[in-house]
Amino acid sequence: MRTTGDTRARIVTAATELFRRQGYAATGMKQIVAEAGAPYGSVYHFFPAGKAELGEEVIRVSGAAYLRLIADLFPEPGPRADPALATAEAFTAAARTLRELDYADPCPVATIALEVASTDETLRTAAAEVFDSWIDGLAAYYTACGIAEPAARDLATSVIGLLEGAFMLGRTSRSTRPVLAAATAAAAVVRATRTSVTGA
Amino acid sequence: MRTTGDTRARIVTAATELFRRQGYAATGMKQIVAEAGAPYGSVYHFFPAGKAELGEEVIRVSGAAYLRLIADLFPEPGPRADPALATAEAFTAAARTLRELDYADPCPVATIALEVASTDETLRTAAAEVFDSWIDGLAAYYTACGIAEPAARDLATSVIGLLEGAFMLGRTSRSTRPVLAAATAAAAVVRATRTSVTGA
DNA sequence: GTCTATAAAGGGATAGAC
DNA sequence: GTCTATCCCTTTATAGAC
Repeated sequence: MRTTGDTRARIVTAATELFRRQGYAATGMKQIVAEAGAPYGSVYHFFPAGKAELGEEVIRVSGAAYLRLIADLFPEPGPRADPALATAEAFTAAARTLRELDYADPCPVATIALEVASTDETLRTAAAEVFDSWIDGLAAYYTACGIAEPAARDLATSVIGLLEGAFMLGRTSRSTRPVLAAATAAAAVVRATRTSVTGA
Repeated sequence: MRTTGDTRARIVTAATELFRRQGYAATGMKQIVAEAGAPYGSVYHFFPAGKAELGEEVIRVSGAAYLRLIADLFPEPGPRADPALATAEAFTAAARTLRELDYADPCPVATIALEVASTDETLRTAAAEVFDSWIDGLAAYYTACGIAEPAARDLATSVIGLLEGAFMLGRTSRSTRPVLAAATAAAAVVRATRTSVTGA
């Protein structure tokens, strides 16, 4: 059993939670190692390039975890699947999560993405690839439901965007209502896209 | 002519632009006064409570400016107004703005809102009131188009959320496509709400 | 590979001359 | 009311003992 892996993982976990709650710039390396219960030097041992390298790791690890979550929420659809209903249910589940987290950021990438979009190309690109992977995953689901490209990808983009925006409004107002309103709206967009593409 | 007002206004303007580009935590007071061409002491003369007081002023001033922008984009509708079309056009205009700003943050409140939502109640509340004012303004427009409350407010909430989320994806990917996809989606939500409420 | 001490820079805030 | 100098603290990052 190597203890090395534990320390590194604890640092990434602590950084993820702090970045979610406080953002990237407001979170210090010392706070991260304190939260992780690790000595200060460890963070530079595992991330020699410093905070930016740790930030990129956080974005990629969280992004992969959320991709798995999307895959769970939108499983391979059967022939009579209702993508609008599945989408609405994912949003109502997200609203529950938001409340359970006491309105801490349910998306670990959103705050960092806005903070660094104009100032750090490496982190911006990492965040862009993560968002893209989510959109790809969701678009594949809609395609499997019979919605052809490129409509499926635009639909997936709008649904992810709507979720991120609803999280922003929900966190700020400390209310689940924006996310619940978005559930209805997202379902309407899915239905409209389906109608216009399949003519059903 | 008082020169006092100029200095204060320049500080607020500089802070607004820096917060948009770099976020709240990453922007220093010294950088703000340098950008404003003001002496360091001025910022504490006009904002004795320091950075948080300045941040609140930025949120409120920007919020009011954007409320006027919404009022311009969604003028008092005539009897044959098409709210879905007007909404889609507002999004395509927003996409143009995003590109013209070279993907700097078109929304001066979004980044700060996410950064402080869980850490500064005063700033969170200010951001919440700003978002609320935008939703109120847009809901009033949809109401004037014949969509009854509370559907109009939920619709306005979803449209604002969709715009904010699309900005996030657009900034991160340095592309207008998420905002253009959101234009189509927003129009679909407006149409669906109208149909379900008015039965038209 | 773990951990501590410290460097070098920049942060917010303040005092006080003018 | 303008402006400068400085305080004190925290930041990121590094050096080097263990």
